[in-house]
Amino acid sequence: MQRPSQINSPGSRKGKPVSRQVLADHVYEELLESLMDGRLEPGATVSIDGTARDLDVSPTPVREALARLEHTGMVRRVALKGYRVAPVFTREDFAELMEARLAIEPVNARLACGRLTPERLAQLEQAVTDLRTAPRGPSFAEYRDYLEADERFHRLIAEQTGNQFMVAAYAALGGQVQRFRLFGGVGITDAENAIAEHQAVLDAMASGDPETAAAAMADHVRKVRGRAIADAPEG
Amino acid sequence: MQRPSQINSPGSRKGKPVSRQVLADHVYEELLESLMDGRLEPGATVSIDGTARDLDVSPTPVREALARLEHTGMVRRVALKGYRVAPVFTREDFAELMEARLAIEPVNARLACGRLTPERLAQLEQAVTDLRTAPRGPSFAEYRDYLEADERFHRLIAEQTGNQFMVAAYAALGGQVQRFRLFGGVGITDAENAIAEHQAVLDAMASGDPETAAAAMADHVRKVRGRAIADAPEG
DNA sequence: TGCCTGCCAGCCCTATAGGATCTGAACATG
DNA sequence: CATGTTCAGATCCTATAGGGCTGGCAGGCA
Repeated sequence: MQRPSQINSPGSRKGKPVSRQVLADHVYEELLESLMDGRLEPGATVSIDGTARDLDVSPTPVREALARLEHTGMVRRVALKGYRVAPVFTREDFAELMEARLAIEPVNARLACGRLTPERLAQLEQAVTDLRTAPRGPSFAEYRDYLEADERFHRLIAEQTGNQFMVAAYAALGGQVQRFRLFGGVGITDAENAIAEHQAVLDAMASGDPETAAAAMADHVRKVRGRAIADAPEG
Repeated sequence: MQRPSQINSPGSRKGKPVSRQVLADHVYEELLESLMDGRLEPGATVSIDGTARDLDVSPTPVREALARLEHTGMVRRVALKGYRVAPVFTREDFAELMEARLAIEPVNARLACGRLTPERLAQLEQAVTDLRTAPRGPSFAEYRDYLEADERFHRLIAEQTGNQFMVAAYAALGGQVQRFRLFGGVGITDAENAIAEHQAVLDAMASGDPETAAAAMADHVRKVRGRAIADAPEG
């Protein structure tokens, strides 16, 4: 999840020149929010020229932003036909994602366990604290901080392995993690349980036993899967 | 690794209009070959305008091709500074890659084991056959078929899991797998052993026991690691 | 000799224009 | 009424031009 170094207030009027930064970053954020909130329905085409007109920029930065979004799986590109919003997660997609997380994240926890520095530990604790304090509303703008803290916790563990490829493998999943929140329209409903599980993972890693840390992470992922399936309205 | 549906002969002279396809695909292939052969040294800057002049196209398709290459890890982008060729593999990078493969590929073999169809089995056998017959020269053009068959074998197993995220996780590594061949300038020196190990993995999967298949895959990855470290000229 | 300053070429980034292609509807014809 | 054709609009794709910034180099000064 790449973010620009600075975001100026949304809702700004047209013609107002955006801050001196790469416009593609701005377009990326704008499209991401539209996708997360469901304003862009699955299957709808995302016109390059049309988006450029809406955001009052030229097609060039829109093209670059869409090229990045394609690698998150949120949009798909067909040559000479344009971009379309990818279909929503099904129950099967979600099960596959959890299966993959079960294969990768406990390994990350185990590898990271032996490399815990006080600095890194503090960052993990900060992430859990942010989880507790983040607002939880129905729109992406309201729960994005929560999601960001959640994602940051798991990514920090991946980075703590010191293995760039485990980070890359996790990132291949992480971009998709955000999407499943949408697949039933439910917001953040499992915050209390999830926070406790994150704390348990953190405690296990701090204790220094790799196997316990791996088990705690596996337990967390399984419980997330269980709760999400219970919450989902239908297939 | 996305490829255009058709590739016309490389080495074509300037001015020759490329086939009716998206130019970005062509630029992507051209840059990939330059990277794999080492014509673009690690750390060198890849100028957008300069590349456009060399290939006789405008900067726009070059920009899109580089955006795709960035996600393979071969080039890195710094905002407002341009693209640079990613640094070459060190011995530590290689160890990390093998550690990650050990975490992911045995799981793939286990998951794929229960879903073997005769058609898929035939594709795997074909990959091993191609490994035996592929030429093995020092330049990328000569050993690319060997590498392609190797990569195809492992990718087929990942796809056979039926889990799109395990495929994505493997792809996060797979794009890098090819590069490590470059890190000492050594060509294909372990073909006979590697072919036998691939055959062992295939046999284990055909027998239907998931744990045996996972063990065979883990054994293969470990032995690849051992041979490569023995071959490497230095750190 | 060493250091600072102004100039200049190159590059990234964005905007704009034009050609090529696809889609969809109106229209003519059997 | 069904079907093939034409035409207009939208869209993608590429090329070209210009603004703003960075980095190197020559020349002047202590």
